[in-house]
Amino acid sequence: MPTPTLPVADATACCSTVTGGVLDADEAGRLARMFKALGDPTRVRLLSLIAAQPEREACICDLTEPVGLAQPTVSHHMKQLVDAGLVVREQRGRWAFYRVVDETLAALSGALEP
Amino acid sequence: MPTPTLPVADATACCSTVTGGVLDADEAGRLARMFKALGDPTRVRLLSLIAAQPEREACICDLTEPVGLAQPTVSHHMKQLVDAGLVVREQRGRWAFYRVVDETLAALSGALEP
DNA sequence: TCGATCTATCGACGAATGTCAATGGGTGTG
DNA sequence: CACACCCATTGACATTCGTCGATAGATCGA
Repeated sequence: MPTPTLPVADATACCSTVTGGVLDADEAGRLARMFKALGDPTRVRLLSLIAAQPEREACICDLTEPVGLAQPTVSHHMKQLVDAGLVVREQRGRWAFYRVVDETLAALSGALEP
Repeated sequence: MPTPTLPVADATACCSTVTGGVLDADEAGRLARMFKALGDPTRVRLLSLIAAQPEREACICDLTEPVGLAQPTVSHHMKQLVDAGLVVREQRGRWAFYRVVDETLAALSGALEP
């Protein structure tokens, strides 16, 4: 079977379920790192804002006003989401577009299923 | 009894998905509080340890040695999990037994499904 | 009643986090 | 080229967090 090459942070390959046996420190750490990125109301909001955009992508300028925070703060939060593998960043001209990584969400969702 | 911090309101009642429309501050806050409880490797590990016990429940004394932390620290983490609604506590004699709340996990899992 | 056991709380500490104003680095436009 | 625009980085600050030792509270057994 062909194994497609995937990003390092790929979540589809990393996660057993939380309730499906004792997790070793590595797996617990990977999961916790992703959940931590979701552990801030602003970042949860940002995710939902991006997903709700017409093309399911958004630039920083689309997000600053809705969350009511300064531009550097939004940029900082987006970096957290990127590092966690929850969104990807693509530079297009002057704008940085962000898209939700559905595979990561699905993997986290699966890790929580009993 | 003073009940220091309110548990997160019934997780089964917060049904919006993260990608299913813009979340208002309240919903984002509720979700973030629960995800934050999962945002620490030790707590993820604790959850999996409890779920892996023979009766799917554990006391602090069962958990201290596996995670390699001091008893007050484990107790502190368990409080976080209880406050987030991820775990329930039941006092039986000298022991405090903790059980994973499958409904909360299922609700969070559902909130992440695309 | 006394002592042992299990757990929660307190006080303290360094580390991490969320936020902003100011600044710097690219990118397109005049 | 010079300027406006979008974004990331830096430095600073107050707050929260994770951890521990010491201690207090509750429960059971002798």
